[in-house]
Amino acid sequence: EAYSHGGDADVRANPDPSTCLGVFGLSLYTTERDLREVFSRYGPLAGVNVVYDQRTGRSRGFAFVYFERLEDSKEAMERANGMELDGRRIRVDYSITKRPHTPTPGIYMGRPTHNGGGSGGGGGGGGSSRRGRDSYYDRGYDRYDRYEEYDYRYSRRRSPSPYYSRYRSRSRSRSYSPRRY
DNA sequence: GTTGAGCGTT
Repeated sequence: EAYSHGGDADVRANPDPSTCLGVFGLSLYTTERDLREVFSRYGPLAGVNVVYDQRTGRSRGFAFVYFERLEDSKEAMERANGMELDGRRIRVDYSITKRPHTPTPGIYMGRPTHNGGGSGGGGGGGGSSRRGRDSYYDRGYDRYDRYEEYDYRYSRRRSPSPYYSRYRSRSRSRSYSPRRY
């Protein structure tokens, strides 16, 4: 039985080819520079984005790499997938999302506080002035508001010293293993 | 070297 039941699990399993690659399983210490170093071997990049935790400011272990040309992106996907980078086997796939979320756009954009109840449930829409809002940016936007159930109990008592003079001096500049295929 | 899983609101 193949995955023929549709749904977005399908999209996650088989994302369409795109110049935007998602890179997952990264080490916390892999920087955009490192990624640039690796992925630029397959072609010119349009950008690299490591996703950082909003509170801690550290990497969340995944990133997005934008290529300028689709064929380079394809090659990078093929070759860099499974590659070891900073001690981690990274996974590279076409991204299913293209951009970060829109920050506070001024329109509602939240989940409906109640659905089902009434008829004509459009009430909460709030009459946004623009209808044609970026339709294709919305892929997978629902369901990710779960990230709010993070561990907020970190900041209980001790406040972490802002002077974490932790020198990350270690020359980990090229700790990935360059492979020749 | 705090880590998973993991698709983004610096």
